[in-house]
Amino acid sequence: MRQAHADSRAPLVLDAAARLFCHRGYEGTSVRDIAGAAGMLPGSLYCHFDTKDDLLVAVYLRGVEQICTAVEAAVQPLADPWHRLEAACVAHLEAILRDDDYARVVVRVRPAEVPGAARRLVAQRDRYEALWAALVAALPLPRRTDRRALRLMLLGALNWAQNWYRADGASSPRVLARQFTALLKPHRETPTP
Amino acid sequence: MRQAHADSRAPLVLDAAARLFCHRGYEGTSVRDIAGAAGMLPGSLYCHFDTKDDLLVAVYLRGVEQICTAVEAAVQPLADPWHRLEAACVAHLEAILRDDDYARVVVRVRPAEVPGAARRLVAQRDRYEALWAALVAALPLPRRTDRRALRLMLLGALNWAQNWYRADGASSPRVLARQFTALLKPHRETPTP
Amino acid sequence: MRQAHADSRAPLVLDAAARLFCHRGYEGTSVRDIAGAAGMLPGSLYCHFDTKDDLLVAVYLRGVEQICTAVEAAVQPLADPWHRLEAACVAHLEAILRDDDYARVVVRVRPAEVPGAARRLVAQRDRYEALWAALVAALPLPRRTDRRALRLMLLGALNWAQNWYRADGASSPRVLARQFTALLKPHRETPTP
Amino acid sequence: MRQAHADSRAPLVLDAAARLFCHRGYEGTSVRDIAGAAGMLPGSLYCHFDTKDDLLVAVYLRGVEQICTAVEAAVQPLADPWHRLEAACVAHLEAILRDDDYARVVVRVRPAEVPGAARRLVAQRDRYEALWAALVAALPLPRRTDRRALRLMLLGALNWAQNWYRADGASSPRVLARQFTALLKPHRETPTP
DNA sequence: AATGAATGAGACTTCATTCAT
DNA sequence: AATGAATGAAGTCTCATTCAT
Repeated sequence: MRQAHADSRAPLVLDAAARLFCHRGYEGTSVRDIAGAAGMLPGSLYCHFDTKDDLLVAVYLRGVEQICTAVEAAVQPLADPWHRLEAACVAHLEAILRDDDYARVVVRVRPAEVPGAARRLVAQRDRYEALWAALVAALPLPRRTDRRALRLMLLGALNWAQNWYRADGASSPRVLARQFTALLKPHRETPTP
Repeated sequence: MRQAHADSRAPLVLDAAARLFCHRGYEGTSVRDIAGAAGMLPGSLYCHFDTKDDLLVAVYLRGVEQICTAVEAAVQPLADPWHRLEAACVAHLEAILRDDDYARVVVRVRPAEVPGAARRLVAQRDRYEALWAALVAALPLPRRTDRRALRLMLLGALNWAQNWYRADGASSPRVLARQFTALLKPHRETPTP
Repeated sequence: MRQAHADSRAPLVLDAAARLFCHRGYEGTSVRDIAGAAGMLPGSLYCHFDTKDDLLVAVYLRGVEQICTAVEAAVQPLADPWHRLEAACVAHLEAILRDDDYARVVVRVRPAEVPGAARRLVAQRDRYEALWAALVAALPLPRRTDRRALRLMLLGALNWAQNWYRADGASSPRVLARQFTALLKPHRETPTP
Repeated sequence: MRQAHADSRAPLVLDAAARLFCHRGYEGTSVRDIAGAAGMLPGSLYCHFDTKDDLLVAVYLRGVEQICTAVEAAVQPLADPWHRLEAACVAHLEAILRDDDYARVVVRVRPAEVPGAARRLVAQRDRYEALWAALVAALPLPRRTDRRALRLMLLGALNWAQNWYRADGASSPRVLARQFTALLKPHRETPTP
């Protein structure tokens, strides 16, 4: 017995879009490309999505969902705030550097690049950043440390890694996360002149 | 005696390209747009540049030159390594956030986005990063601190600021630079539990 | 005993098509639009009509029927040929300007615009014009008046009203009909120089 | 010596557009069709016109100009108001039925059909109607004749002729004009019952 | 009777680039 | 150095229609 319509090819389209947006960017990917990768004709895409913009929003939405889930799962079993922060960095980096085309799109595609979708993309992104604000708020830090600056610095550093990271390089996401969080800890060893 | 071609409009074209690449990105800017902004017709651009890629390379090259100059000038009068690092951050942020369309292009346009120019762009970018490697090498840091990670973290955080910085916001480039470098200093005050 | 298919949604489709053809024209209306307005999906239309052309023919057919009925009903109680003509004009104008989406389509859509249906549309239209030929034939007119010219002139003037008539304007269909027929009567008052 | 750029093919494009708009309507004519008829590729049209709408406006504008010129030239040598009206009808009919693709477009294409150009088209059309208002104003007519109704009736009848006129038919534009104006004259012979 | 997905053609328009003038 | 016209490919999207379910 066949499953009725459970074999929709919409997820296939979404996967293809995520893969291409992630590798070539939004403007560098044509609707033709996506359709081709999903094994359909360009016009057929529009059975599933009204617009190329909407397709991006759908990818982005799922990207944010997945990266949120990954970070929350990584953090949940841990109690120490610095351990939690480091675990979040590991999860974030693994998602945006290796595992997950959807998550990679979230970091790769600038909302401003897609005027028709910018508002929706930013709303998603904000949702994710709230999660980091909470992680940073829990850190024991010297008085007057600017926690917002710390969050922006760390997330910026992590996201920018997409621009230079090579899978074959020395440092894995795990190592990188440890290095970055270590650099932010207040208690570091005294330098030797 | 006048220079030959002193009235060339090539610089005009370059300025227009820098402004547009910086505001709309490479793919978001058409040759028509650039020509229009420079007061010419599209075909006329090709008197000065062979391809759109070459135009980008020229902008990028000058962008790297200008940001190098700005950073070196900011650093030169100072002796203390941390002061020098902070001054470099100020100069970098001012260039890529406010002053300089050319420098902003260097951060905004991903080399991989322009296959025909990627190699040349990366070569320029590497030239600039060497400058930062020297600044970081001079810092007094605890043994076993990974200086490459520090450099990547700091530069990533600075560059990513282009994605969230608003000129009307609370923190100026100067404040931001101080905050970021402070967060990386080993000797910070003990947190209060 | 109920009619079979008493709950058919075909009339709904026809109404939707009439409304849209009348407001946006034949080429300006898509099968999707009609289906949407009838609360179905595009494919479902084809349960009731073989092609878009056929749908137009059905609308057109009913439009001619309704306008014929309206004109005949208006004329029937009257005996005087000029009164009958004026009553016919009122009925015609009310149908094509206000009341009746079906009738409006008859005037709005040019047969030549729809090659696959042109022959059938013209046949319907001719049926209606015969009615007017009879009305004009009954008029007491000077010898050698060209009655065909009179019919073409009057019907043309009436139909063209669709292009300029606004419901909120000064002249109602009733007033307009009186004015147009008055202008055609031979016995008019002598002008004052 | 060759003429510099005097051999632009823009007029060719305009002619092709006028011919096709006139025969197939605005929506029934594709940019491809026009380009093909002008011996170019579709994209090349955009050297001369920004949009399909603009192309229509250009055709329409020239159509109104030509029909104005034709009517004014026909009327100018005559003094008697009824003779002038009849001559205007002849000129109008000849333009919209036979001679002039541009003028035919003015009658054939409904402004409302082309939202992006509607305002401009109506403005042109109004310009032409003012000319007829003047012709009608000069007629010696019975008191209380509604001159606006007369103008609308006559012009409507003339324009609608496009829907039924066949060149091979009995009545030429000249004959038709005589018949229509005669039907509107107040002094007609008494009918014989 | 209706659905939802898909088709294949074709819509308007923009693009980087070329070239005779 | 600059123009203006043209190219040819490609862009996103809409269309009427089909068909298995």
